[in-house]
Amino acid sequence: MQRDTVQRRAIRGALEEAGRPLGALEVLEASKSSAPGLGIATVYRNIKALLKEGVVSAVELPGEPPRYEAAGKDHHHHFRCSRCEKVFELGGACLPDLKNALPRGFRVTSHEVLVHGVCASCAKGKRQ
Amino acid sequence: MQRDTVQRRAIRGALEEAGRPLGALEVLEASKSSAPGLGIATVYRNIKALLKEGVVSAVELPGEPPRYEAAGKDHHHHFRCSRCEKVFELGGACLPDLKNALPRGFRVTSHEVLVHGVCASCAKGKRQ
DNA sequence: TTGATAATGATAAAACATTATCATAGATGT
DNA sequence: ACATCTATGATAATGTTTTATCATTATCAA
Repeated sequence: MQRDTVQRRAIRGALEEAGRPLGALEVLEASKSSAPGLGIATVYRNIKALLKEGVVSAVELPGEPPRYEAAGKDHHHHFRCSRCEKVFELGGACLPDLKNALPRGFRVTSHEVLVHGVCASCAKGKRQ
Repeated sequence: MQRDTVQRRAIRGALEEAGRPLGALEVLEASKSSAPGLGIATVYRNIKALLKEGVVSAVELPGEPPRYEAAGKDHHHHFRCSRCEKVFELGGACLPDLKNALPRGFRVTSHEVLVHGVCASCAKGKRQ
C-alpha cells in the first residue's frame, strides 16, 4: 500500500470530507464518483491500510458493522439516527467523573457513548 | 415455550443470579452445572423466549455479540473488562443533559454508555 | 518507454454468531 | 401409565461482513 492510486485517493477523500463516520458501503458509494468501477474489496483493503497508518479510526457500534472516520479529532461521541441509520459526530457531551460509580478496584481506560434518536433531516420527514 | 424444563430453569436462573450481563456461551457454561448436557441451541432458544417475555433484556455491545441480563432494572450502563472480557453493571453514572451538544433538529430517544477498563479481579493479577 | 511489481476488481472463501432441521426425550393432562 | 406434542441436542444451514485468491491493470523508478 504505497502507490498513489485513484481509488486510494478517492477512499481517503471520502472519509475526510464526510464529516461523519462512514460504513464500508457508504465509503464505496461516496468514492464511486471519483473512482468509477471501484470494488468493495479495495475499499476494505484501503480502510485497513488507513487504520494502520493512523489516518482513520474505527467507530464500533453495537450490533452493526463499524464506521470509519478521520482520526485525530478531539474526544467526542456519536449519534445514530434510527431512521436513516447514519451516524453523526457529537461534540461537547461527555460523562461526568466516574469515580463514585465504579466498583472498588476497577480501572478505567476509556469510554464511549452512543446516543440514539432521529436526525434533523429524518425528523423533517425527508426520505433520507 | 411453555413447559417447565430443567434447561429452561437453569438458563433463567443463570441469568438472574449472574449479577452481570452474560453472553450466550457464558449462559451455557453457567447453566451446565444445573443442566448437564445442555446445548447451545437451547440456550439461544430460551434467551429468545425470555426476551419476548420481557424477563431478560439484551445488552448490545460495540463489535461483539450481545450479553443478556435480568430485565426491569433501573437505568444503568456497563463496564467491560478488556482483560477477561466480562461485562459488569455500572450504576450511578450517566450523561448530563444533551441539549447543548445536539445539532439543531436532532431528537434523542435513548443512549448507552460503555466504559472500558480492567476489573478489580484482573487488576489484582488474578487469572480471571 | 519499459520492466518490476503493487494495487485493483470480481468473486470465492472464511469467519462468526445465530437459526433451522429433525429424530428423540421428556413434560403435561387425563 | 398413556398419549400427545413441546423442548431438546447435535449439527447443518444461514446470513453477513470481511478477507483471500488470482488474473489483469496501472504506478513509478530508471
